Amino acid sequence: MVENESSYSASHYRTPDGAPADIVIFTIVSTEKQTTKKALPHRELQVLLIKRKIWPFKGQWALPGGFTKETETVYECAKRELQEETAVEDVHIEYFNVYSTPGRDPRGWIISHAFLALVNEQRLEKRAAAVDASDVQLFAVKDALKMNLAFDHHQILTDALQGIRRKMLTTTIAKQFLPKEFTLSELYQIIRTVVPGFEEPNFIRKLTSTKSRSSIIEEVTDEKGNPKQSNQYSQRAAQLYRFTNDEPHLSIYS
Amino acid sequence: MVENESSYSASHYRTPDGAPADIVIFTIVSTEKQTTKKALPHRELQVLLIKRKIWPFKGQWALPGGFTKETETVYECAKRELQEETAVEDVHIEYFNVYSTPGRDPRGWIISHAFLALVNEQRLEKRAAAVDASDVQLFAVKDALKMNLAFDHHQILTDALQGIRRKMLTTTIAKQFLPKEFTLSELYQIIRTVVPGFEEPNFIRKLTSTKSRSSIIEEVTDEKGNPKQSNQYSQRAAQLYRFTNDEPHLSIYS
DNA sequence: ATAATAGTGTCTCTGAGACAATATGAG
DNA sequence: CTCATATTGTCTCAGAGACACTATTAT
Repeated sequence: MVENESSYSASHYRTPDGAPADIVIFTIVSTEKQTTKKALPHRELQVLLIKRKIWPFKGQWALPGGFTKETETVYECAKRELQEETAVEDVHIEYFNVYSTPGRDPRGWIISHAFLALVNEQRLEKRAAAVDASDVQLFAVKDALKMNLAFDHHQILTDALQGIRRKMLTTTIAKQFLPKEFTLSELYQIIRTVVPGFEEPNFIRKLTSTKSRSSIIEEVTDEKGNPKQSNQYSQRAAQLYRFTNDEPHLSIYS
Repeated sequence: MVENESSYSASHYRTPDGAPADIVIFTIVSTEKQTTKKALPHRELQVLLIKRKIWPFKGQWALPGGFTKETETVYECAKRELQEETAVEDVHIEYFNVYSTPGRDPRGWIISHAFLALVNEQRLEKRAAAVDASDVQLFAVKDALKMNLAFDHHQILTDALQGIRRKMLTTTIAKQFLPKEFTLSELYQIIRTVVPGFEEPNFIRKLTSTKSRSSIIEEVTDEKGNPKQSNQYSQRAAQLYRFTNDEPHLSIYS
Protein backbone atom coordinates (compact mmCIF):
# COMPACT_ATOMS: atom_id res chain seq x y z
CA MET A 1 0.00 0.00 0.00
CA VAL A 2 1.44 3.32 -1.04
CA GLU A 3 0.96 6.02 1.57
CA ASN A 4 2.53 9.23 0.32
CA GLU A 5 0.53 11.59 2.42
CA SER A 6 -0.64 11.41 5.98
CA SER A 7 -3.95 13.01 5.02
CA TYR A 8 -4.94 9.87 3.11
CA SER A 9 -6.90 7.56 5.32
CA ALA A 10 -8.63 5.04 3.10
CA SER A 11 -6.34 2.31 4.37
CA HIS A 12 -7.88 2.62 7.81
CA TYR A 13 -11.00 0.94 6.49
CA ARG A 14 -11.38 -2.70 5.79
CA THR A 15 -10.25 -3.65 2.29
CA PRO A 16 -11.49 -6.47 0.04
CA ASP A 17 -9.97 -9.92 0.42
CA GLY A 18 -9.73 -10.55 -3.28
CA ALA A 19 -10.97 -9.66 -6.76
CA PRO A 20 -11.20 -12.88 -8.75
CA ALA A 21 -12.30 -13.38 -12.32
CA ASP A 22 -14.81 -16.13 -13.06
CA ILE A 23 -15.28 -17.25 -16.62
CA VAL A 24 -18.34 -18.71 -18.26
CA ILE A 25 -16.86 -20.67 -21.15
CA PHE A 26 -19.46 -21.55 -23.75
CA THR A 27 -18.99 -23.89 -26.65
CA ILE A 28 -21.29 -25.58 -29.11
CA VAL A 29 -20.70 -29.26 -29.73
CA SER A 30 -21.97 -31.00 -32.81
CA THR A 31 -22.97 -34.63 -32.85
CA GLU A 32 -23.39 -36.31 -36.21
CA LYS A 33 -26.78 -37.70 -36.93
CA GLN A 34 -26.50 -41.45 -37.13
CA THR A 35 -29.35 -41.90 -39.56
CA THR A 36 -27.65 -40.51 -42.62
CA LYS A 37 -24.10 -39.53 -43.47
CA LYS A 38 -24.82 -36.18 -45.00
CA ALA A 39 -27.08 -34.23 -42.71
CA LEU A 40 -26.85 -31.21 -40.49
CA PRO A 41 -25.53 -32.27 -37.09
CA HIS A 42 -27.36 -31.88 -33.83
CA ARG A 43 -25.90 -28.97 -31.89
CA GLU A 44 -25.92 -28.17 -28.19
CA LEU A 45 -24.74 -25.23 -26.14
CA GLN A 46 -22.42 -26.37 -23.39
CA VAL A 47 -20.54 -24.72 -20.55
CA LEU A 48 -17.26 -25.72 -18.96
CA LEU A 49 -17.26 -26.39 -15.21
CA ILE A 50 -14.61 -27.59 -12.80
CA LYS A 51 -15.06 -29.69 -9.71
CA ARG A 52 -13.74 -27.89 -6.64
CA LYS A 53 -11.02 -29.80 -4.83
CA ILE A 54 -10.81 -27.59 -1.73
CA TRP A 55 -12.95 -25.69 0.71
CA PRO A 56 -15.26 -23.90 0.22
CA PHE A 57 -17.84 -25.86 -1.77
CA LYS A 58 -15.43 -28.80 -1.97
CA GLY A 59 -16.70 -31.41 -4.40
CA GLN A 60 -19.24 -29.09 -6.06
CA TRP A 61 -19.05 -27.91 -9.62
CA ALA A 62 -18.06 -24.30 -10.23
CA LEU A 63 -17.11 -21.89 -12.96
CA PRO A 64 -13.38 -21.75 -13.64
CA GLY A 65 -11.68 -18.69 -12.23
CA GLY A 66 -8.99 -17.39 -9.97
CA PHE A 67 -7.68 -14.43 -8.10
CA THR A 68 -6.37 -11.37 -9.86
CA LYS A 69 -2.76 -10.42 -9.15
CA GLU A 70 -1.80 -6.85 -8.42
CA THR A 71 0.30 -6.73 -11.59
CA GLU A 72 -2.54 -7.48 -13.98
CA THR A 73 -5.98 -6.24 -14.92
CA VAL A 74 -9.00 -8.42 -14.23
CA TYR A 75 -9.22 -8.92 -17.99
CA GLU A 76 -5.67 -10.25 -18.12
CA CYS A 77 -6.50 -12.49 -15.19
CA ALA A 78 -9.48 -13.92 -17.05
CA LYS A 79 -7.38 -14.57 -20.14
CA ARG A 80 -4.73 -16.30 -18.05
CA GLU A 81 -7.27 -18.50 -16.27
CA LEU A 82 -8.94 -19.35 -19.55
CA GLN A 83 -5.64 -20.46 -20.97
CA GLU A 84 -4.84 -22.53 -17.90
CA GLU A 85 -8.19 -24.33 -18.07
CA THR A 86 -8.57 -24.83 -21.79
CA ALA A 87 -5.12 -24.33 -23.33
CA VAL A 88 -6.67 -22.19 -26.04
CA GLU A 89 -5.61 -18.70 -26.98
CA ASP A 90 -6.97 -15.90 -29.12
CA VAL A 91 -10.47 -16.57 -27.98
CA HIS A 92 -13.38 -14.19 -27.76
CA ILE A 93 -13.63 -13.13 -24.13
CA GLU A 94 -15.54 -10.22 -22.69
CA TYR A 95 -16.43 -8.78 -19.33
CA PHE A 96 -20.08 -8.74 -18.45
CA ASN A 97 -20.78 -8.12 -14.77
CA VAL A 98 -19.54 -7.80 -11.22
CA TYR A 99 -20.82 -9.81 -8.26
CA SER A 100 -20.33 -8.21 -4.87
CA THR A 101 -23.18 -9.24 -2.61
CA PRO A 102 -21.80 -9.38 0.94
CA GLY A 103 -21.42 -12.98 2.05
CA ARG A 104 -21.32 -14.43 -1.46
CA ASP A 105 -17.98 -16.08 -0.69
CA PRO A 106 -17.31 -17.72 2.70
CA ARG A 107 -13.62 -16.90 2.40
CA GLY A 108 -14.33 -13.25 3.05
CA TRP A 109 -15.10 -10.02 1.22
CA ILE A 110 -14.55 -11.10 -2.34
CA ILE A 111 -15.79 -9.20 -5.37
CA SER A 112 -15.95 -11.38 -8.43
CA HIS A 113 -15.66 -10.23 -12.03
CA ALA A 114 -17.53 -12.38 -14.48
CA PHE A 115 -16.41 -12.91 -18.05
CA LEU A 116 -17.86 -14.91 -20.82
CA ALA A 117 -15.81 -16.72 -23.41
CA LEU A 118 -16.96 -18.28 -26.64
CA VAL A 119 -14.80 -21.12 -27.85
CA ASN A 120 -15.06 -22.96 -31.10
CA GLU A 121 -15.51 -26.65 -30.52
CA GLN A 122 -12.56 -27.62 -32.69
CA ARG A 123 -10.21 -25.41 -30.72
CA LEU A 124 -11.39 -26.88 -27.46
CA GLU A 125 -10.60 -30.42 -28.46
CA LYS A 126 -6.94 -30.21 -27.48
CA ARG A 127 -8.05 -29.69 -23.91
CA ALA A 128 -9.65 -33.11 -23.55
CA ALA A 129 -6.28 -34.78 -23.52
CA ALA A 130 -4.53 -32.13 -21.46
CA VAL A 131 -6.48 -32.35 -18.23
CA ASP A 132 -8.12 -34.85 -15.96
CA ALA A 133 -11.54 -35.22 -17.48
CA SER A 134 -13.22 -35.99 -14.17
CA ASP A 135 -12.37 -32.56 -12.77
CA VAL A 136 -13.01 -30.41 -15.82
CA GLN A 137 -16.03 -31.16 -17.90
CA LEU A 138 -18.48 -29.73 -20.38
CA PHE A 139 -22.14 -29.76 -19.44
CA ALA A 140 -25.19 -28.92 -21.48
CA VAL A 141 -26.25 -25.49 -20.26
CA LYS A 142 -29.77 -26.70 -19.54
CA ASP A 143 -28.31 -29.40 -17.27
CA ALA A 144 -25.82 -27.07 -15.60
CA LEU A 145 -28.68 -24.77 -14.65
CA LYS A 146 -30.28 -27.62 -12.71
CA MET A 147 -27.11 -28.40 -10.76
CA ASN A 148 -26.22 -27.06 -7.35
CA LEU A 149 -23.27 -24.90 -8.33
CA ALA A 150 -20.76 -23.35 -5.93
CA PHE A 151 -20.99 -19.72 -4.77
CA ASP A 152 -23.47 -17.61 -6.75
CA HIS A 153 -22.40 -19.31 -9.95
CA HIS A 154 -25.95 -20.28 -10.84
CA GLN A 155 -26.80 -16.60 -11.00
CA ILE A 156 -23.66 -15.81 -12.99
CA LEU A 157 -24.45 -18.56 -15.47
CA THR A 158 -28.03 -17.32 -15.83
CA ASP A 159 -26.82 -13.79 -16.50
CA ALA A 160 -24.20 -15.01 -18.96
CA LEU A 161 -26.79 -17.00 -20.86
CA GLN A 162 -29.07 -14.03 -21.11
CA GLY A 163 -26.15 -11.92 -22.29
CA ILE A 164 -25.02 -14.33 -24.97
CA ARG A 165 -28.58 -14.64 -26.26
CA ARG A 166 -28.95 -10.91 -26.62
CA LYS A 167 -25.54 -10.61 -28.26
CA MET A 168 -26.19 -13.48 -30.63
CA LEU A 169 -29.03 -11.47 -32.14
CA THR A 170 -27.50 -8.00 -31.99
CA THR A 171 -23.84 -8.58 -32.83
CA THR A 172 -21.87 -10.92 -35.01
CA ILE A 173 -20.56 -13.14 -32.20
CA ALA A 174 -22.03 -16.11 -34.03
CA LYS A 175 -18.73 -16.04 -35.88
CA GLN A 176 -17.03 -17.35 -32.73
CA PHE A 177 -18.81 -20.66 -33.11
CA LEU A 178 -18.30 -21.00 -36.85
CA PRO A 179 -15.41 -21.74 -39.17
CA LYS A 180 -14.21 -18.82 -41.26
CA GLU A 181 -16.37 -19.96 -44.14
CA PHE A 182 -19.79 -21.39 -43.51
CA THR A 183 -23.15 -21.99 -45.10
CA LEU A 184 -26.20 -20.01 -44.11
CA SER A 185 -27.84 -23.14 -42.77
CA GLU A 186 -24.95 -23.55 -40.35
CA LEU A 187 -25.33 -19.95 -39.23
CA TYR A 188 -29.06 -20.45 -38.77
CA GLN A 189 -28.45 -23.58 -36.71
CA ILE A 190 -25.94 -21.84 -34.48
CA ILE A 191 -28.34 -19.00 -33.77
CA ARG A 192 -31.14 -21.41 -32.99
CA THR A 193 -28.91 -23.42 -30.69
CA VAL A 194 -28.18 -20.37 -28.56
CA VAL A 195 -31.57 -18.68 -28.87
CA PRO A 196 -34.23 -21.39 -28.73
CA GLY A 197 -37.10 -19.10 -29.66
CA PHE A 198 -35.48 -17.84 -32.84
CA GLU A 199 -37.38 -18.80 -35.96
CA GLU A 200 -37.09 -17.27 -39.38
CA PRO A 201 -38.53 -19.52 -42.06
CA ASN A 202 -37.10 -17.32 -44.80
CA PHE A 203 -33.72 -16.93 -43.10
CA ILE A 204 -31.53 -17.64 -46.12
CA ARG A 205 -33.46 -15.48 -48.51
CA LYS A 206 -33.54 -12.66 -46.02
CA LEU A 207 -29.80 -12.51 -45.54
CA THR A 208 -29.08 -12.78 -49.23
CA SER A 209 -31.72 -10.41 -50.55
CA THR A 210 -31.50 -7.55 -48.13
CA LYS A 211 -29.08 -4.88 -49.17
CA SER A 212 -28.97 -3.24 -45.77
CA ARG A 213 -28.22 -6.41 -43.88
CA SER A 214 -25.91 -8.02 -46.38
CA SER A 215 -23.12 -5.78 -45.14
CA ILE A 216 -22.40 -8.21 -42.30
CA ILE A 217 -21.79 -11.26 -44.49
CA GLU A 218 -20.43 -11.74 -47.99
CA GLU A 219 -20.16 -14.59 -50.47
CA VAL A 220 -16.86 -16.41 -50.64
CA THR A 221 -15.32 -16.77 -54.08
CA ASP A 222 -12.20 -18.60 -55.24
CA GLU A 223 -9.21 -17.00 -56.97
CA LYS A 224 -11.03 -16.84 -60.28
CA GLY A 225 -14.01 -15.11 -58.73
CA ASN A 226 -16.27 -18.12 -58.96
CA PRO A 227 -18.63 -18.75 -56.05
CA LYS A 228 -17.18 -21.19 -53.54
CA GLN A 229 -19.50 -23.89 -52.29
CA SER A 230 -19.61 -26.78 -49.88
CA ASN A 231 -21.49 -30.04 -50.02
CA GLN A 232 -20.47 -31.14 -46.55
CA TYR A 233 -24.01 -31.29 -45.27
CA SER A 234 -26.08 -31.90 -48.34
CA GLN A 235 -26.14 -33.42 -51.76
CA ARG A 236 -26.66 -30.10 -53.37
CA ALA A 237 -23.72 -27.82 -52.67
CA ALA A 238 -24.42 -24.69 -50.64
CA GLN A 239 -22.86 -21.30 -51.09
CA LEU A 240 -20.18 -20.41 -48.54
CA TYR A 241 -20.23 -17.09 -46.73
CA ARG A 242 -17.92 -15.25 -44.38
CA PHE A 243 -18.49 -12.40 -41.96
CA THR A 244 -17.25 -9.01 -43.05
CA ASN A 245 -15.52 -6.75 -40.58
CA ASP A 246 -18.66 -4.65 -40.23
CA GLU A 247 -20.45 -4.57 -36.93
CA PRO A 248 -24.08 -3.61 -37.41
CA HIS A 249 -25.53 -0.62 -35.60
CA LEU A 250 -29.10 -1.19 -34.63
CA SER A 251 -31.64 1.44 -33.71
CA ILE A 252 -35.20 1.36 -32.52
CA TYR A 253 -35.79 4.76 -34.11
CA SER A 254 -34.63 4.04 -37.63
CA MET B 1 -10.72 -12.51 6.78
CA VAL B 2 -12.46 -15.77 7.52
CA GLU B 3 -10.07 -18.70 7.63
CA ASN B 4 -12.01 -21.83 8.41
CA GLU B 5 -9.58 -24.26 6.92
CA SER B 6 -5.83 -24.34 6.95
CA SER B 7 -5.81 -25.54 3.35
CA TYR B 8 -7.08 -22.18 2.19
CA SER B 9 -4.20 -19.94 1.27
CA ALA B 10 -5.54 -17.05 -0.79
CA SER B 11 -4.94 -14.68 2.07
CA HIS B 12 -1.21 -15.17 1.76
CA TYR B 13 -1.31 -13.12 -1.40
CA ARG B 14 -1.63 -9.40 -1.60
CA THR B 15 -5.23 -8.19 -1.59
CA PRO B 16 -6.73 -5.08 -3.21
CA ASP B 17 -6.67 -1.78 -1.33
CA GLY B 18 -10.19 -0.83 -2.28
CA ALA B 19 -13.09 -1.27 -4.70
CA PRO B 20 -14.67 2.13 -5.25
CA ALA B 21 -17.62 3.03 -7.44
CA ASP B 22 -17.28 6.01 -9.76
CA ILE B 23 -20.40 7.50 -11.29
CA VAL B 24 -20.79 9.30 -14.56
CA ILE B 25 -23.87 11.44 -13.96
CA PHE B 26 -25.37 12.72 -17.19
CA THR B 27 -28.08 15.29 -17.48
CA ILE B 28 -29.50 17.36 -20.31
CA VAL B 29 -30.02 21.03 -19.60
CA SER B 30 -32.37 23.15 -21.65
CA THR B 31 -31.82 26.81 -22.23
CA GLU B 32 -34.71 28.84 -23.58
CA LYS B 33 -34.16 30.56 -26.85
CA GLN B 34 -34.25 34.31 -26.22
CA THR B 35 -35.45 35.19 -29.67
CA THR B 36 -39.00 33.93 -29.33
CA LYS B 37 -41.11 32.83 -26.44
CA LYS B 38 -42.51 29.67 -27.96
CA ALA B 39 -39.70 27.66 -29.45
CA LEU B 40 -37.89 24.44 -28.79
CA PRO B 41 -35.09 25.12 -26.32
CA HIS B 42 -31.43 24.51 -26.96
CA ARG B 43 -30.31 21.34 -25.25
CA GLU B 44 -26.89 20.18 -24.11
CA LEU B 45 -25.58 16.96 -22.59
CA GLN B 46 -23.71 17.67 -19.37
CA VAL B 47 -21.79 15.65 -16.84
CA LEU B 48 -21.34 16.26 -13.12
CA LEU B 49 -17.77 16.57 -11.82
CA ILE B 50 -16.32 17.35 -8.41
CA LYS B 51 -13.11 19.18 -7.59
CA ARG B 52 -10.80 17.02 -5.51
CA LYS B 53 -9.89 18.56 -2.19
CA ILE B 54 -7.19 16.05 -1.18
CA TRP B 55 -4.32 14.05 -2.53
CA PRO B 56 -4.13 12.46 -5.05
CA PHE B 57 -4.98 14.78 -7.95
CA LYS B 58 -5.80 17.55 -5.47
CA GLY B 59 -7.47 20.47 -7.23
CA GLN B 60 -8.32 18.50 -10.37
CA TRP B 61 -11.82 17.63 -11.49
CA ALA B 62 -12.96 14.05 -11.11
CA LEU B 63 -16.02 11.87 -11.35
CA PRO B 64 -17.93 11.56 -8.08
CA GLY B 65 -17.39 8.27 -6.32
CA GLY B 66 -16.27 6.56 -3.16
CA PHE B 67 -15.15 3.34 -1.59
CA THR B 68 -17.45 0.39 -1.22
CA LYS B 69 -18.07 -0.85 2.30
CA GLU B 70 -17.95 -4.54 3.12
CA THR B 71 -21.64 -4.47 4.03
CA GLU B 72 -22.88 -3.33 0.62
CA THR B 73 -22.67 -4.24 -3.04
CA VAL B 74 -20.86 -1.93 -5.43
CA TYR B 75 -24.28 -1.07 -6.85
CA GLU B 76 -25.51 0.03 -3.44
CA CYS B 77 -22.34 2.03 -3.02
CA ALA B 78 -22.97 3.83 -6.29
CA LYS B 79 -26.54 4.63 -5.29
CA ARG B 80 -25.35 5.96 -1.94
CA GLU B 81 -22.69 8.15 -3.53
CA LEU B 82 -25.14 9.42 -6.09
CA GLN B 83 -27.52 10.45 -3.39
CA GLU B 84 -24.77 12.16 -1.41
CA GLU B 85 -23.66 14.18 -4.43
CA THR B 86 -26.98 15.07 -5.97
CA ALA B 87 -29.63 14.49 -3.31
CA VAL B 88 -31.81 12.74 -5.88
CA GLU B 89 -33.30 9.30 -5.50
CA ASP B 90 -35.04 6.82 -7.77
CA VAL B 91 -32.74 7.61 -10.62
CA HIS B 92 -31.70 5.41 -13.52
CA ILE B 93 -28.29 4.01 -12.63
CA GLU B 94 -26.48 1.12 -14.22
CA TYR B 95 -23.13 -0.60 -14.05
CA PHE B 96 -21.08 -0.48 -17.21
CA ASN B 97 -17.43 -1.40 -16.70
CA VAL B 98 -14.52 -2.13 -14.38
CA TYR B 99 -11.18 -0.35 -14.40
CA SER B 100 -8.26 -2.27 -12.98
CA THR B 101 -5.09 -1.28 -14.79
CA PRO B 102 -2.22 -1.57 -12.30
CA GLY B 103 -1.06 1.88 -11.24
CA ARG B 104 -4.30 3.65 -12.20
CA ASP B 105 -4.59 4.98 -8.65
CA PRO B 106 -1.52 6.24 -6.75
CA ARG B 107 -3.13 5.20 -3.47
CA GLY B 108 -2.51 1.54 -4.23
CA TRP B 109 -4.18 -1.41 -5.88
CA ILE B 110 -7.63 -0.04 -6.44
CA ILE B 111 -10.19 -1.55 -8.77
CA SER B 112 -12.87 0.91 -9.75
CA HIS B 113 -16.43 0.09 -10.79
CA ALA B 114 -17.95 2.59 -13.15
CA PHE B 115 -21.65 3.40 -13.23
CA LEU B 116 -23.62 5.75 -15.32
CA ALA B 117 -26.63 7.65 -14.10
CA LEU B 118 -29.15 9.59 -16.11
CA VAL B 119 -30.82 12.39 -14.23
CA ASN B 120 -33.66 14.56 -15.36
CA GLU B 121 -32.70 18.19 -15.24
CA GLN B 122 -35.68 19.18 -13.12
CA ARG B 123 -34.80 16.65 -10.46
CA LEU B 124 -31.22 17.85 -10.33
CA GLU B 125 -32.19 21.43 -9.61
CA LYS B 126 -32.55 20.88 -5.87
CA ARG B 127 -28.87 20.08 -5.75
CA ALA B 128 -27.76 23.55 -6.84
CA ALA B 129 -28.73 25.04 -3.51
CA ALA B 130 -27.55 22.11 -1.40
CA VAL B 131 -23.84 22.10 -2.15
CA ASP B 132 -20.99 24.48 -2.69
CA ALA B 133 -21.21 25.20 -6.40
CA SER B 134 -17.49 25.74 -6.76
CA ASP B 135 -16.71 22.14 -5.82
CA VAL B 136 -19.50 20.31 -7.64
CA GLN B 137 -20.37 21.47 -11.09
CA LEU B 138 -21.98 20.46 -14.36
CA PHE B 139 -19.86 20.64 -17.49
CA ALA B 140 -20.79 20.21 -21.11
CA VAL B 141 -19.52 16.75 -22.02
CA LYS B 142 -17.59 18.10 -24.96
CA ASP B 143 -15.76 20.48 -22.58
CA ALA B 144 -15.18 17.83 -19.92
CA LEU B 145 -13.48 15.66 -22.50
CA LYS B 146 -10.93 18.39 -23.10
CA MET B 147 -10.12 18.77 -19.40
CA ASN B 148 -7.31 17.07 -17.55
CA LEU B 149 -9.38 14.82 -15.30
CA ALA B 150 -8.09 12.87 -12.29
CA PHE B 151 -7.16 9.16 -12.48
CA ASP B 152 -8.33 7.44 -15.67
CA HIS B 153 -11.58 9.36 -15.57
CA HIS B 154 -11.13 10.65 -19.09
CA GLN B 155 -11.26 7.05 -20.30
CA ILE B 156 -14.23 6.26 -18.09
CA LEU B 157 -16.11 9.29 -19.39
CA THR B 158 -15.31 8.33 -22.98
CA ASP B 159 -16.60 4.81 -22.41
CA ALA B 160 -19.72 6.09 -20.66
CA LEU B 161 -20.48 8.43 -23.53
CA GLN B 162 -20.13 5.64 -26.04
CA GLY B 163 -22.39 3.46 -23.90
CA ILE B 164 -25.11 6.05 -23.51
CA ARG B 165 -25.09 6.74 -27.25
CA ARG B 166 -25.56 3.08 -28.06
CA LYS B 167 -28.28 2.72 -25.43
CA MET B 168 -30.08 5.84 -26.57
CA LEU B 169 -30.66 4.18 -29.94
CA THR B 170 -31.27 0.61 -28.78
CA THR B 171 -33.27 1.02 -25.57
CA THR B 172 -35.85 3.44 -24.24
CA ILE B 173 -33.51 5.27 -21.85
CA ALA B 174 -34.52 8.49 -23.58
CA LYS B 175 -37.39 8.39 -21.10
CA GLN B 176 -34.93 9.25 -18.33
CA PHE B 177 -34.45 12.70 -19.81
CA LEU B 178 -38.10 13.37 -20.57
CA PRO B 179 -41.21 14.15 -18.57
CA LYS B 180 -43.78 11.36 -18.43
CA GLU B 181 -45.68 12.91 -21.31
CA PHE B 182 -43.81 14.50 -24.16
CA THR B 183 -44.12 15.48 -27.79
CA LEU B 184 -42.28 13.62 -30.51
CA SER B 185 -40.26 16.73 -31.30
CA GLU B 186 -38.95 16.68 -27.75
CA LEU B 187 -38.01 13.04 -28.06
CA TYR B 188 -36.27 13.74 -31.35
CA GLN B 189 -34.33 16.61 -29.79
CA ILE B 190 -33.22 14.50 -26.85
CA ILE B 191 -31.91 11.78 -29.13
CA ARG B 192 -30.07 14.30 -31.27
CA THR B 193 -28.55 15.90 -28.21
CA VAL B 194 -27.01 12.63 -27.10
CA VAL B 195 -26.25 11.20 -30.55
CA PRO B 196 -25.03 14.05 -32.73
CA GLY B 197 -25.06 12.05 -35.96
CA PHE B 198 -28.69 11.02 -35.63
CA GLU B 199 -30.90 12.41 -38.38
CA GLU B 200 -34.30 11.18 -39.40
CA PRO B 201 -36.18 13.77 -41.43
CA ASN B 202 -39.36 11.71 -41.24
CA PHE B 203 -38.96 10.97 -37.52
CA ILE B 204 -42.50 11.80 -36.44
CA ARG B 205 -44.17 9.99 -39.28
CA LYS B 206 -42.02 6.96 -38.72
CA LEU B 207 -42.88 6.55 -35.09
CA THR B 208 -46.56 7.12 -35.63
CA SER B 209 -47.06 5.09 -38.78
CA THR B 210 -45.04 1.97 -38.04
CA LYS B 211 -47.08 -0.73 -36.42
CA SER B 212 -44.06 -2.72 -35.32
CA ARG B 213 -42.33 0.17 -33.66
CA SER B 214 -45.34 1.88 -32.17
CA SER B 215 -45.27 -0.63 -29.33
CA ILE B 216 -42.68 1.46 -27.48
CA ILE B 217 -44.73 4.66 -27.34
CA GLU B 218 -48.44 5.39 -27.19
CA GLU B 219 -50.67 8.43 -27.49
CA VAL B 220 -51.84 10.03 -24.28
CA THR B 221 -55.54 10.64 -23.94
CA ASP B 222 -57.58 12.37 -21.24
CA GLU B 223 -60.32 10.77 -19.14
CA LYS B 224 -62.82 11.06 -21.98
CA GLY B 225 -60.50 9.36 -24.40
CA ASN B 226 -59.72 12.50 -26.34
CA PRO B 227 -56.14 13.00 -27.51
CA LYS B 228 -54.12 15.10 -25.07
CA GLN B 229 -51.98 17.78 -26.58
CA SER B 230 -49.47 20.43 -25.60
CA ASN B 231 -48.75 23.82 -27.10
CA GLN B 232 -45.77 24.52 -24.88
CA TYR B 233 -43.38 24.78 -27.76
CA SER B 234 -45.50 25.80 -30.68
CA GLN B 235 -48.58 27.60 -31.73
CA ARG B 236 -50.13 24.50 -33.10
CA ALA B 237 -50.64 22.00 -30.31
CA ALA B 238 -48.72 18.76 -30.55
CA GLN B 239 -49.90 15.30 -29.58
CA LEU B 240 -48.46 14.01 -26.30
CA TYR B 241 -46.95 10.55 -26.07
CA ARG B 242 -45.68 8.35 -23.29
CA PHE B 243 -43.41 5.33 -23.28
CA THR B 244 -45.09 1.99 -22.82
CA ASN B 245 -43.53 -0.61 -20.58
CA ASP B 246 -42.26 -2.52 -23.59
CA GLU B 247 -38.56 -2.80 -24.15
CA PRO B 248 -37.82 -3.46 -27.81
CA HIS B 249 -35.80 -6.50 -28.82
CA LEU B 250 -33.64 -5.81 -31.80
CA SER B 251 -32.04 -8.32 -34.08
CA ILE B 252 -29.69 -8.12 -37.01
CA TYR B 253 -31.21 -11.30 -38.44
CA SER B 254 -34.84 -10.31 -38.45
C1' DA C 1 -50.24 38.25 -41.95
C1' DT C 2 -46.22 36.03 -39.80
C1' DA C 3 -43.70 32.81 -37.51
C1' DA C 4 -42.81 28.39 -35.81
C1' DT C 5 -43.85 24.01 -35.11
C1' DA C 6 -47.21 19.98 -36.22
C1' DG C 7 -48.89 16.95 -39.17
C1' DT C 8 -50.75 14.96 -44.06
C1' DG C 9 -50.89 13.50 -49.18
C1' DT C 10 -48.87 11.21 -52.55
C1' DC C 11 -45.77 8.72 -55.03
C1' DT C 12 -42.16 5.27 -55.73
C1' DC C 13 -39.60 1.38 -54.62
C1' DT C 14 -37.58 -1.99 -51.64
C1' DG C 15 -38.07 -5.77 -49.22
C1' DA C 16 -40.68 -8.89 -45.86
C1' DG C 17 -43.41 -12.95 -45.71
C1' DA C 18 -45.69 -16.96 -47.37
C1' DC C 19 -45.40 -20.98 -49.85
C1' DA C 20 -44.91 -23.67 -53.82
C1' DA C 21 -41.66 -25.34 -56.98
C1' DT C 22 -37.36 -26.74 -58.69
C1' DA C 23 -32.15 -27.99 -58.31
C1' DT C 24 -28.45 -31.06 -56.94
C1' DG C 25 -26.10 -35.21 -56.60
C1' DA C 26 -24.62 -39.08 -53.28
C1' DG C 27 -26.35 -43.40 -52.09
C1' DC D 1 -35.25 -42.80 -57.74
C1' DT D 2 -35.07 -41.12 -53.21
C1' DC D 3 -33.72 -38.20 -49.79
C1' DA D 4 -32.07 -34.03 -47.58
C1' DT D 5 -30.69 -29.80 -48.12
C1' DA D 6 -30.25 -25.53 -51.23
C1' DT D 7 -32.22 -22.22 -53.90
C1' DT D 8 -35.60 -19.68 -56.90
C1' DG D 9 -40.38 -17.99 -58.56
C1' DT D 10 -44.18 -15.50 -57.68
C1' DC D 11 -47.42 -12.89 -55.42
C1' DT D 12 -49.02 -9.54 -52.02
C1' DC D 13 -48.65 -6.00 -48.94
C1' DA D 14 -46.36 -2.99 -45.48
C1' DG D 15 -43.69 0.55 -44.94
C1' DA D 16 -39.36 3.52 -45.84
C1' DG D 17 -38.10 7.73 -47.90
C1' DA D 18 -38.67 12.02 -50.35
C1' DC D 19 -40.82 16.27 -50.53
C1' DA D 20 -44.36 19.33 -51.14
C1' DC D 21 -48.33 20.78 -48.95
C1' DT D 22 -51.72 22.02 -45.33
C1' DA D 23 -52.93 23.01 -40.21
C1' DT D 24 -52.85 25.72 -36.00
C1' DT D 25 -52.73 29.73 -33.27
C1' DA D 26 -50.09 33.24 -30.31
C1' DT D 27 -48.35 37.46 -31.47
